[in-house]
Amino acid sequence: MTHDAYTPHNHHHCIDAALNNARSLCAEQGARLTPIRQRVLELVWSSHKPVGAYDLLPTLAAEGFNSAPPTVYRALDFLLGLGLVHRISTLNAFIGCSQPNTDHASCFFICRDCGKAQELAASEVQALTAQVERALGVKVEQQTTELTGLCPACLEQH
Amino acid sequence: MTHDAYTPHNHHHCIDAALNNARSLCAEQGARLTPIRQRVLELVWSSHKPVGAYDLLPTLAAEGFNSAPPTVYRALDFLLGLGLVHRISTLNAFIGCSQPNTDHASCFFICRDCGKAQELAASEVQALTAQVERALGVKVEQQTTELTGLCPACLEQH
DNA sequence: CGTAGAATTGCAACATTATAACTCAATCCA
DNA sequence: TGGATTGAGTTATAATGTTGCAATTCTACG
Repeated sequence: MTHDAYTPHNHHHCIDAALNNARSLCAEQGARLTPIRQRVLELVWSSHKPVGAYDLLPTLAAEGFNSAPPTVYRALDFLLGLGLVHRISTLNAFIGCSQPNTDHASCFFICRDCGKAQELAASEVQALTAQVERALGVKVEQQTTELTGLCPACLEQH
Repeated sequence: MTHDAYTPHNHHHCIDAALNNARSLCAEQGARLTPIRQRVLELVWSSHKPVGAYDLLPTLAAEGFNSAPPTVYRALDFLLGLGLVHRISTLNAFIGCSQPNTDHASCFFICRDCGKAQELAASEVQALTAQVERALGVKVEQQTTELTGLCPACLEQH
């Protein structure tokens, strides 16, 4: 990773990278990145902040897309299925996945002040999974972790 | 911990322990464990499965309590505030806290087959927090972790 | 080509989860 | 006692997410 959500950067690169990821993943899987799906992905990636499904509707409507809830939820479900976005359950919101080719864990740190979220590296969460499997004798299939607190920039301002 | 959610046990002990915890915590904090709050806590503890707020309404109604949504949400908010229950965001549900006197992390393993949830020990999650704080330079204030998979009993049946 | 089957989208209604606003009653405490 | 605070009742509504079905578009195959 060349930067994280809390480091200033040219955000167009993030969007471009996400779209390229999506295109190659869809090609690989024979899935169709239709206009509405691509646009939803772009909108989700328009910031590093989790975005609610209903927040997308006005923009889609203004751009001439159908904007009923099922439309946006179907696009999000499609992107979730490919691992291109994650759902942040504690916020009922969605965010782009920065590591769509690796595991399916959905692990984020979310700044409570600026709202930006940063996906955690796999190495940071695998140890927990392994330890829980050992301690409880269970098989972990899916991991959701949502840490909240203050990011470096917001820490400075306090 | 003498047992976990996946080990057969006399569940009355769990409920009794939860109520005792609640009573002493309320006494300590000068908070009032009113009938409806106590009943909601009992109902949440009636199994080791996360329970939805709306699932509680019929039972409360049958017992003569007011059963409009605000009533149950207020009771749950009270219990959440004292750390006596946790919210499972991925399920929009609530579950009793087995360690109300320690930290405020809300970390669970949830069996996708039988639905029972087991709170994780603090030691199992603190390492992740520490590692994220180091890696990102952030300050973690709150942790939510929801692992899904198969518990020991359900593993055997597959 | 052209058509059958599959995938996608449009659309309307509805389900679920949670909160707001205002009132009245109970409790606390000086 | 009496004023302040907290809790509960009530109604309405907001926010989030889903179902079901018809219409359309795409794709693959003969």
